[in-house]
Amino acid sequence: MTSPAPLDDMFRALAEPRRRDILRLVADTERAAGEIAAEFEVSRTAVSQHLTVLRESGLISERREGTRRLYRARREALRELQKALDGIWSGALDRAKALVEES
Amino acid sequence: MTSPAPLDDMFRALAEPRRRDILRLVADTERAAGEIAAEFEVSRTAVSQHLTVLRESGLISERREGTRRLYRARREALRELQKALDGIWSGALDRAKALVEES
DNA sequence: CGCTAACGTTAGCGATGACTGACAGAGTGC
DNA sequence: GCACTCTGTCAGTCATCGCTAACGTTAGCG
Repeated sequence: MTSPAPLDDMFRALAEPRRRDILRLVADTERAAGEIAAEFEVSRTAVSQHLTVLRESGLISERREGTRRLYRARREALRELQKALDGIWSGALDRAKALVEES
Repeated sequence: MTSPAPLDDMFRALAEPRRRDILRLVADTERAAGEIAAEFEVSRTAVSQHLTVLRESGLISERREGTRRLYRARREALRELQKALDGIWSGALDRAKALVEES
């Protein structure tokens, strides 16, 4: 066991350039699924699937308002990712500490 | 412009858990390909392919010594990744550009 | 209720990716 | 030269991914 499951999903979600584009789009502003889809030239379906992946990974949050669903990037996710990157690069001391915290 | 090509490759490389494990392994210590492969239960071939992906993305550096090839994580890559993440979330790229134009 | 708008979900397809096994190459020592 | 070690490369297989098109669902309006 090296990476917690949610982090695993985040890294996988970030691998797709279009998902990073979507993430940028909802970084500052909360946007509806339709608005997001309109920004790209792929089908609404594709964007919806990307949003599902992003949401399940914890990178974005979803809020329903009537028939619309509003998405926004989660700032805590950024911190988790940065911590994960530091954990990869930094030394064995930090890794040992992380192991202790897991249990 | 969305993502520079090297960053794109880094994110894709990080998506694979095994590659992150390899990255952790060579974060502090420079290791030979064989040593790295011995840590996992997949074939040497698979590890070699992972090392190629990591090297081409710029996440690790390669140094030859006799028949051995020594790998080590590039610390500059960490900085580039953190900058990229900040750029996604806070729109720091645009703000930095504005700061440059001010001076 | 019927109708529309805004979404998500499913099935299926083509492309990409991670893996194994067999082979090739480069360096070292005899 | 020959043998041995360490490693990358190639071919092929199976799973996964991103995409489109058609269908299902939920909320609001008349």
